[in-house]
Amino acid sequence: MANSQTELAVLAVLSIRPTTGYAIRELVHERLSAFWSESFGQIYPALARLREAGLIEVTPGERTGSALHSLTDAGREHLLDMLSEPPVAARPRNGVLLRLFFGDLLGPRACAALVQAAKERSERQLADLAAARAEVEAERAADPADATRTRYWLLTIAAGEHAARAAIAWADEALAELADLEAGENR
Amino acid sequence: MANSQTELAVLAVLSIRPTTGYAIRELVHERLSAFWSESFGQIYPALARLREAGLIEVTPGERTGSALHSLTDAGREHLLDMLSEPPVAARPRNGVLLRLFFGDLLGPRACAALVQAAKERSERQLADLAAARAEVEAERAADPADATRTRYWLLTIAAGEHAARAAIAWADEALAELADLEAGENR
DNA sequence: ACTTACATGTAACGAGTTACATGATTGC
DNA sequence: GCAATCATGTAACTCGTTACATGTAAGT
Repeated sequence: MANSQTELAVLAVLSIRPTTGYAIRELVHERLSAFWSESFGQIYPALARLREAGLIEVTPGERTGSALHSLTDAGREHLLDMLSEPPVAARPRNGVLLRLFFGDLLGPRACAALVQAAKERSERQLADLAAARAEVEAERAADPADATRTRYWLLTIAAGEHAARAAIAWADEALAELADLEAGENR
Repeated sequence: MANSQTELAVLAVLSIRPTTGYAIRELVHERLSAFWSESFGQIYPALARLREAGLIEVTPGERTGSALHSLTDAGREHLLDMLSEPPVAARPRNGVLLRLFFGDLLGPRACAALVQAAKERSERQLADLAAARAEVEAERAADPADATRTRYWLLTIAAGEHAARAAIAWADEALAELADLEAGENR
């Protein structure tokens, strides 16, 4: 118990500061969405299990009555243990590439539309990451005590940027090749 | 029914040529592993459902008695319908980036080890893709009738190569930054 | 007063993995 | 004859999503 990926993520978020379940999901959505996701349906049961296991404790918030979850000493230790375990590889499932592999069934036009849509998603991703980068840098300027933490955050943003730029470069190549395939068909 | 991602993949593989469940999994492992995965526990139930729905039919193999699954007309049509639906986005879950985001908990040395390991995985991936590329090109030379199909296959290989190279470039940047963080700690 | 955001939970379902059980075929 | 590979399937389990149900707090 207290072993899942969700529990790892929840403990990690609580290491920043005690918060509500709702705010955990907020942070995951706003800061980690490029490489992580959680739903309420996972977070609340995870919080219950973690509390059960003595890894977190709950105190009612000062002004609001909402439940603030914070790490216990055991929780902090368990978090370090989990972080030290090798990351579990996500099972790959890329619907765009699956369709492209069987591309002669759909034909070059439909494939080009898929690739174009993927390219646009990556461009949006890149813009989002630029905004996130600006936010994090502003935060660093505002609170220099967080400087170390924000350097790690920027590493994850850079990873997203590299990936998005690669996806865009590939998409351009693929669109050229697909145009060529279509020209060949109509010859 | 006959709606899952697995069923799509199974139908798509059967569009190449009729085969056994075992061989479907082989092909997914050898050709699609960079962007797709299936397990026996999914494939056989999926085949049963597809047969039930009249989308595939089973004939005993000529020499071996093993079950050869082939698309029916309805199956071919359903496959085209499924391919035309927008791809479902995979939920992101990158354990390396999660650990890096909370990198000050692990410290720069442990983070560097994670990044280094990720880099090596990408390098292996790149080598595998180069091998796959050679194989596909050999196949194209051997059977020119497959030329169109292999061009689509090469598109998916190129996608993997772009992604892997981006991951390696990022890893090098990240390792430099982590070395700097470590130097800062020991100052 | 009303709407929007904050907040907590549960239940039903779907998807996928792993481990197990079983047996045929083929190469040595 | 024996090992490895090919082949098929099931059952238990884990993980995660979605939809639902419910209520509070804050802004306008």
